[in-house]
Amino acid sequence: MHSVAITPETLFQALSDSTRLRIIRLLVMTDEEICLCELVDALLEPQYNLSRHLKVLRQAGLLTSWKEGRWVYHRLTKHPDYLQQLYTLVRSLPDTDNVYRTDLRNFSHRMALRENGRCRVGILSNDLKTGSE
Amino acid sequence: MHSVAITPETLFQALSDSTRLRIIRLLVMTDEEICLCELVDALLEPQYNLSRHLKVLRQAGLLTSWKEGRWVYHRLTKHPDYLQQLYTLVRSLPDTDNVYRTDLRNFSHRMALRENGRCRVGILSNDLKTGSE
DNA sequence: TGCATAGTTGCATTATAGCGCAACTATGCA
DNA sequence: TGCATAGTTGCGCTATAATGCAACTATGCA
Repeated sequence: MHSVAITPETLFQALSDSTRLRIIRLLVMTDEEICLCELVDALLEPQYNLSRHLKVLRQAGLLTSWKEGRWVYHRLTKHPDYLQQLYTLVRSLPDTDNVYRTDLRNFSHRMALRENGRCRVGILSNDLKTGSE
Repeated sequence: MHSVAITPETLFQALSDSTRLRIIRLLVMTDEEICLCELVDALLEPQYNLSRHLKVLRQAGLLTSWKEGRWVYHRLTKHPDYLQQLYTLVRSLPDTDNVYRTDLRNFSHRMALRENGRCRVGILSNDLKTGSE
């Protein structure tokens, strides 16, 4: 009962993109499960773009995802064990231009809209929805 | 007195290649300073290829390099501090198909040829030297 | 002083990655 | 039952990265 072996290169590859690193950083700092629409309002990146980045992270073994009604939640995986050391590293990365801090603030505002700890509203940033051009 | 800021993405990008990860793993495990010709005999990869990978790692801030006569030595940088956590992570990565173990064994044999702790012989694997085709 | 060798790098080729667009699926609610 | 919306994905374009080849520099030694 274990997933397919993922090479360490794939792991680092997944983190070599700034958007994906922002996602992981947010998840590490909050220790939350987050759905896509909340992520859109936190990072202010297009929905389809984040959707694809989430897929890359999932395939690298960093994320677990599951569907609840219309919403798909994502959280960090806990195994294998060395991932804990990765998360420790991500946590201690510098936030030179305050991007991570801004993401976290936006996310906090979004989280305030949850009901009983669950997402109940869609994407607030209209211009970042998939069909918006 | 600090180097130019290197983004975390660049760091992970540097580790997203299997050959470069083998280099870093070897340096982490041995805590040694290694010159290119020794690395060629350890990883059994072409000299020009490793030379370029070393450059990528250097530009990502992971390596310090210096010249001694004909030889150029490389070792891991110690700062910024979060690099220590990165090295801890690299150390705990699994060695699924024993590639790292083989590299380490080959390197041990090469190290036995040093005199007074310094490299004195060139590349032993003739077919991996730059002009060998 | 010339040669062997440790190391670097430009060039061309190929493979891969990111992204915008738009079409698609799926789910809840009026 | 139909519509709005959360989310996914194929297509095409562009940018970047890995690599082999070969020419190049630099250093020590006969």
